[in-house]
Parts: sequence; C-alpha cells; structure tokens
Amino acid sequence: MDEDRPKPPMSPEGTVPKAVVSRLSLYLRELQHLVQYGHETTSSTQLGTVLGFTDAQVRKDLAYFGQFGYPGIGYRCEELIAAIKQILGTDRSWPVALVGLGNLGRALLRYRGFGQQGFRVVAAFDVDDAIVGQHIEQIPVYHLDQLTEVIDELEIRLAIIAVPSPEAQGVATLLAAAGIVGILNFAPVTIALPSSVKHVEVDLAIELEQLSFAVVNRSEKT
Amino acid sequence: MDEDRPKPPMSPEGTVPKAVVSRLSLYLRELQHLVQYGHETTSSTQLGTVLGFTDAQVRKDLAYFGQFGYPGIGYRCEELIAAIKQILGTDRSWPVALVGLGNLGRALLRYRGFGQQGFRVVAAFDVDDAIVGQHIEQIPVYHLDQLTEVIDELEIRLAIIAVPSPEAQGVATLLAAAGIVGILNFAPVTIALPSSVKHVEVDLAIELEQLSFAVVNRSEKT
DNA sequence: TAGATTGTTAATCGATTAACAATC
DNA sequence: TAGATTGTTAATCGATTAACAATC
Repeated sequence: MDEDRPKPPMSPEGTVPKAVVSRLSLYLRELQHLVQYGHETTSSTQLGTVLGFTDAQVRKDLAYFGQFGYPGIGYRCEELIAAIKQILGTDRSWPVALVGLGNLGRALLRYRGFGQQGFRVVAAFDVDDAIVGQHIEQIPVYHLDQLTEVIDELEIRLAIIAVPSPEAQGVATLLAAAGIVGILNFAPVTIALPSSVKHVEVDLAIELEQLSFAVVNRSEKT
Repeated sequence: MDEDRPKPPMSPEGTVPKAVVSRLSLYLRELQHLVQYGHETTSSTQLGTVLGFTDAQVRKDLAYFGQFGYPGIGYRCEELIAAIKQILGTDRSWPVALVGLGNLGRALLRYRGFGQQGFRVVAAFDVDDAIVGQHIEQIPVYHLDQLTEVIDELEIRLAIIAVPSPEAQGVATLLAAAGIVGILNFAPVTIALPSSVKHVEVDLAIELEQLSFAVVNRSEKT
C-alpha cells in the first residue's frame, strides 16, 4: 500500500525482553480479531485496553522492532499484522514434528489453531506398533527409531514433545541430535538441552495451580 | 516430624509477584522428582541449578511465605512439598468443570497430570446431543444449559474452557455467573471478566510463536 | 571446629509508566 | 486549525542478585 515509507526492517539491536515477545503474540491475535470485525486501523490505547496493558507499553514494545504507526492516526491493522508476523517468524509456514500420540498428542495433532498461525504438523512419532505406519488426520505416524531420518528428510526444525515424563529427556536429546532447534515440551519435567536449542515448557497442571493460588489468596486483594 | 519448629504459617503480607508463584510450582514439581529419587533434603543451590535460577532467587521466593529451610542443611523435601502445596492451595483436591469436548477438551478430560496435582474433573459440558448424557472416562457429560445447576450442586469453583473461540466469552460469562472463581482458558481469545474471577490463558499457538521467534533470532545471540 | 547453607539486607539491574515534542 | 496519536526520553517502579551474619 505504501512501500515508500521508511520502515526500519526489524532491527532488534539490543536484547528484547522475553515478556515483550509474548505480548507481541497477543497484539497479533488481537489485530487479527480486529480485522475480522472490519477495523482498518487501531491505536495503542485500544490494543492496550482490550489486553489490559497501558498504551505506553504497547508503543514501547513495538518500538523495539521499528516504527509501525502513524502519529495522529494509529496503526494500520493489516500492516502491523504483517510486521509482527515477520518479527515472530510466522510469515512462513513451519513444518513441525510431534512426538508422543497419547491423549494429548492426538489432540494436538488435530488442533486447528496451529495451522492458522503458521505451523503444520507434518510427522508424528510413537513407539506403539498399533499406530506406527498408519495415518492420523492424514499425518503419517512413524516409529521413534525413524526420528532422525524423517526430520532430516522433511527439513523439520520445530518439535512438540507429548510423551510421558520419564521419556521426555531422552526424546529431547534425540530431537536435538536430529537437528531440531526449537522444542515445545508438554511433559511436566524440566529438560536439559544445549543452549542452541530453544525450548518452551507448558505444564497444564501448573496453570491450574496458579489459579488455585489466586483463588485461595483472592480475599486479601479485596 | 518436628511440629515444634516455629513456622510462620504462610503470611504473604505484602503482595507476591506473579512470577514467584509460577516458580513455586516448578519448585514443587522438582521436589516431587527429588523425593522419587530418594532424596531427603535439597538446597537452594541444587533447586536453582536444575531449574536454571540462582540460589538467591530460590531462597528469596520461599522467603515470601515463611522460613522453610535449615541453615547448614538445606530444605527437607517432604516438608517443603507440604508447605508449597498449602501455599498454592493444592493440599486439597479441587473439583473442576470442563466446558467443551472437542479434541482438546477430550484430551484434557483424560489427562492424568491434573489428578496428581490435586485437581479432578467432575463434570463436563457440551452442546452436542450425541454426547450429552453419556459418560466419558466416567465423567458425566451435561448440556451447557445445566451448567449453573450442576456447578452449584457439586460446589465447583474452578473451570476449564476448551470451546471454539467465538463461544469462549459467552461461556466465561456463564461460568462467572454460576459462581466459578477461577478459569483456565484454552480458547485463543482474551476474555473479559470481573476482577473477582481469576483467569489464566493458555494459547498453544502462541507458545509455538515464542519458539519460532527464538529460532529466527537465534544466531544473533551466538 | 570447619564447612555448608539459610534468611535477609543493600546494591544492581531491568522493565513499566508518565510526559511531551513531533506529526498527521 | 484543533484533535489525535505516535515514538522516545526521563522518572518510577519492581524484581533479581550479591553479600554476609547467623545457624546448624
């Protein structure tokens, strides 16, 4: 629309706080909602209000990566969506490997939310002979032994671990050796990996514990 | 073992940073692993090393809630586990309602990790007549219309939302009206609730986005 | 005793917010 | 023009770390 605008092409010179990046994802999500409802532009105040941040924080967060707004006008939604996707690296589609096809693994295999944000599970792994060799939701299920080979073949760089806790570290080590550089781990254990391999841990029970704490200590804040 | 020790019974006088509470959950998880491996005591250094924190931080975090350690010795695992459970409110078992039985909802219904940490799903809700009235994993499935009634009857205070995004806000409002005080939301939308209702949002795609960002910006840190 | 480790204070570091000139 | 809103600097706030006396 306006290619001529001097747009510093993503220069995170200094180090970007981790919290900023997760808010970036929230901005993106909200912007996508706004577009769905027909909004063409938005403002730091609007984004902040919906998400519970100050307007200053929204502007500061974005400022880490460049200048995306128009003084007096705000941000053009589509434009900012494109910019954030580029920053997050989701302006492409990432092939993802999924290891472990228990309840959670199967649910993740079918989860539509990944595809919408630029991730597609292209290979699943398990050790259960009853499912190895089949396809689930059109995704081929391989034996864990084929991990390295398949990851190499399909050029997969991201993986999801959904195996029982005792197996998680072993699988993580295998994945790292196979060339995976980012791991999303659903097993409730802290896995150790070389620092070159990034990993995010999601422990569903811990999320409930945070709630439990908030509820138990609720009265004191009132 | 030593009931006589003067143990300030959980006095979070000032306000406890949110980050401290989530680390508390990690300490608990790690302590449980240590006990499984036969450890009787541990230290702030050991806990910190495994989890990637400094020893000072471990001690500071725990200090928000009382004195749990023994100078020269460290922390008795079982004792600290009991203390943290009490702080988090998981020294009891919480009945939980689950709304939405799509792929993710069903997986959560079967997820074993909840029970181990003091949460049990006791009622599930959906609007699909094909499953309403049945039991899945011995959990009764009710129609969404029965939400208020069942939550009241079973005295449920925590709920999990696993419905499609467009339904999430409506369900959240319903839950709040039914007396739910804590909500774990898996729908990728920010829901608005009265501040008396605590909620935690888990967006699976966002977790992958964090990974994608880390991977794309990986080289710069090396 | 010597060695280990806590709880806590003070110092450092980092992140959020307020304010405002510049811009449309 | 007047009103709206940005990007950015400085001020504030909060969280992490280092250091150490006290304790076992």
